[in-house]
Formats: sequence, structure tokens, C-alpha cells
Amino acid sequence: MSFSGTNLKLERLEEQQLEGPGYQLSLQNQPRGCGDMAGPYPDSDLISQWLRRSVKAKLAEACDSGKSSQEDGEVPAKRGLDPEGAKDFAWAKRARVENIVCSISSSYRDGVLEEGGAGYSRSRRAQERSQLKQQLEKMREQVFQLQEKLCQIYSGVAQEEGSNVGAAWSQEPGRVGASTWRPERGSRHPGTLAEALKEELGAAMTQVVDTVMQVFARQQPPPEEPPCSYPSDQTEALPLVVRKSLPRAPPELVAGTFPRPMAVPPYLAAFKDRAAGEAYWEAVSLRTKLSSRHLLQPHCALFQLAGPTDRQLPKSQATETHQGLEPALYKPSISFSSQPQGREGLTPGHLKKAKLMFFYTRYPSSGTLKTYFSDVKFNRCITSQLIKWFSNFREFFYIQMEKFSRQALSDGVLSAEMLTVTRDSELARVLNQHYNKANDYEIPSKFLEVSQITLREFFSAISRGCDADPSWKKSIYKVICKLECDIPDAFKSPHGLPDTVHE
DNA sequence: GGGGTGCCTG
DNA sequence: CAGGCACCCC
Repeated sequence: MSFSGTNLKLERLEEQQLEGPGYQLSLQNQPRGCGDMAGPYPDSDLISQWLRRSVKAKLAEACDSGKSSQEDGEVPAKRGLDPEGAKDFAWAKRARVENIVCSISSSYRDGVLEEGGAGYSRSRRAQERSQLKQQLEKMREQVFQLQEKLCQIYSGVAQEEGSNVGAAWSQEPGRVGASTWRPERGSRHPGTLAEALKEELGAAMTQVVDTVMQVFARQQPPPEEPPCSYPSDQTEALPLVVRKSLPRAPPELVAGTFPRPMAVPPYLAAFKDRAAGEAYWEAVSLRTKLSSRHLLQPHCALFQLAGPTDRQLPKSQATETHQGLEPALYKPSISFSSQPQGREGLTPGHLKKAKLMFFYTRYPSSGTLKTYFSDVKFNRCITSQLIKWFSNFREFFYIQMEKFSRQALSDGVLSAEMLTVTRDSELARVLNQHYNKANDYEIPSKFLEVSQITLREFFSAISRGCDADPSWKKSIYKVICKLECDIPDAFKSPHGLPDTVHE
């Protein structure tokens, strides 16, 4: 399962290949569902495809049959069926349904790997989910029926206009070739074809919309979900050592306890420099989050699926990303923690730097720490504090991994391969919030890969029942500690202390 | 015994 | 995040 969603965006190209210029025109000009603007929404796309394919087939059929049935049926009233009107109506309805489907899909997608949801019964969620699926299925059927009706009308138009299918849709709203259209209910006169059509569409669509809306309204999750909480009913399945660490409060971290970062350390300067470039922002995912809980700042949306380029540069990527620094963007600074440089003691700036370094190294050796915190006077205490920091970082990291993998398991994910961690994953958001709270740094794609591997390790271990063993995480730790990445040289800079200049 | 790690707690 | 503790390894 990909939590970033599959790329099922509506395919304009496919539409443009449809026969019949008039149909093209109508497709391209009509208001569309959010599938066009908001990215992957499988359900709406499915409907779109059905509509396209079926209409396409019907049009072709109509073309083949030519005028054979042109004389059939009665001539509709002049204003009885305005093809543009019918089209508009149908498309408006379709857009409405697609909108709802989009919302539901998005809601589901966003919820798949979200926090467990305090007080939100897992079984109830599953129940609602299956209910939703049923509703969607029902809706699909109804939409399918609608499209059949539309196709019949399209056929009629095509037949009246002969092979000139496009013209049937274009310039003559008064001329409607619905001569072969037979109202199913048989109670309507051909003269009121438009009304019949509207009624038919309206009734079905309203039913669909209403039922979906009902389910959707119930599906809305509670407004507040503690990010680190676990449903109480699940802790029983956890080993004792895990249980205690699960209901941690969301880490508020240092931002509230000391001044905001005020300078641009080199490892941040690199980011900012790149951020100024359009190339960087090309990678920015601008997908709008429907849920307010997931509203991302523009900065926060700078994650995207790790591209092939990144994957091809596993070693050099990290440093490459942070080379070409702009020295002017930072100044050898005044410590904002009022500690003169050279004096022992770790500052909030060091903490921030350490957190960013965690993107590259989970198990830094003391030698590494000495290398990258060259402005720190190391002693036994400082070293152990720094080591303790990384221990805490790891703890948070692994807790999230376990939490999300359990969530995936309970959500019905069947295999670890279905789990992916992309930049717009909820998991990535949570991790970024912890290690990069100010959101002024780019998550290295390698870290996303490490996270994904870790997530899968946890998932498969849990699904195999390994968590019954009290030390079941050890084997995972052994895997992860081999996934260290090169730390960008920019982190070696002793000028990692913040300046007094506001960003 | 010192260093490192993980777990738990506050 | 820090302190405390147990555990492991060299």
C-alpha cells in the first residue's frame, strides 16, 4: 500500500483521443471533479474511466449504425432536450459525485496511517470502512446505470446527426436527436425528454450523493487525535516494554523552551540556498490536504517521493544536497543561549543540529560526534549527553515505526511491500515534525528509505508474531544500524550556532 | 570498569 | 529531553 496514493490522475490525453470533436470539447470544457486538480483519487478516476470508455463505445456504435434508426421514435419537442443542457447537467452531477468520492478517498488515504485515534474504536472504524466501501460500490453501480442512460442519449444524437457525431453536440441546442431514447419507466412522453432525463439523473444522483454524504459525515474522525497515543484496546497486544512507551505525549520539544533559531547555520544555509531555486521547488508537492489537521505550510510540503535520481545516488546524494553553501547566509554567531563560544555545554543550537544529523545517522559514534560538534568541549558528561540525545531520537523513531506498522496491520495491509514512506506520508510528517520542527531542512531521501525499511521490518516482525518475544526489536535494530548515511560536510562546521538575525 | 544502549519514568 | 537503571561488550 502506498500512502502517498497511486498515480491515478485523470488522463486528459486519453480523453483527447476520443473520437468525436464535440465530445472532446464537452469533456474538456466541463467542470470536473477534484481528480483533475488534487491528484490521485482512484475512485473518481474509475468512474471517469467507465464513463469515458462506455461513452466512447456507444459513440462508436452509434457511428456504425448510422442513420438506420433515425426515423424511429418521435420527434422531441424543440426545447425538450437541449443537448448542452443535458450535458451540463450530467457533468455537473458527475462533478458533484466525483467531488464527494474524492473527499472520501482523500479522507481514507489520510487516515490510513494516522495515529491510532484515541477513543476511536478500531472495530468501529473497520465497520465504517466496510460500510463506506459498500456505499461506493453501490454508487459505482448507479453511476454506471447513469452512464448507460447518457450513452443512449448520445447514441440518439449520433444517429440523428448521422456520422457527424461532433456536430450533434455542438451548435444546435434545439436539435436533439433523442429519437431512439426510450424512457425506462415508460410513463414519460418524448416531448418531455429533458425533464425525464433530469428526473432520472436527479433521482439517482441525489440518492447516491445523499447516501455517500451520510456515510461521509459519520466517517469524519474526531477533531483531535493525540499523535502519539494508542488505542487502549491495542496495548494489550504489546509487550510490556512497549506498552509503557506508547502513550507518550507529543514531543513539544525545545521550541517552546528557548528562543527560536535565529541564524542560518551552514547546514541550513544549504537548504535555503536551494530553496530559492526553482528547481528545488519543482519537487515540492503542493497537494492540498483536505483535513485541517494536515494542513501543511509551504515549507512542509517540500517532500516528494524519492525520485530515481535520489535512489541512484545513495552515497553522494546527501553531500551533494548540501554542497555549494552560501557563506553569506550565516555568520559565525553569537550564541543565543548566552553561552560564550568554547565554553562547555550543549546549546539548543546543538540540539537542533543533532536532530538534523539524525536524518543521516542513527547510531553516531563518539568519534563522529566529536567531528561534527567541533565547537564543543567534550568531556564525559557532554559526550554522554550527546549520546543520550541520539538515544532519545532513536526511541522516538522506533516508537513511530512500531505505531505506524501496527496501524497498517490493523488497517488490513497484507504485506510489508505494500508499505511505503514518501515525503507526503503521515509518517514522514510526524518524523519531520520531531526532527525538523522548524521545518527549515529537507528530509534526505535516504532517510525516507531508512524509514521505509524500518517500517517494513517492524511490520513483518509484528505480523509474524515476533513481538511476543521481549527482545524482538533487537534484530530490527541490528538492521537499522547498518543503514547509516554519510553526513553532509556542512554539519562539520563549527558555526552551527544560531545568530541573532531572525530568519 | 568504562562506554554504549535500551527501557522506563518524570 | 534527562535521569536512573539494567544489561551488554571489550
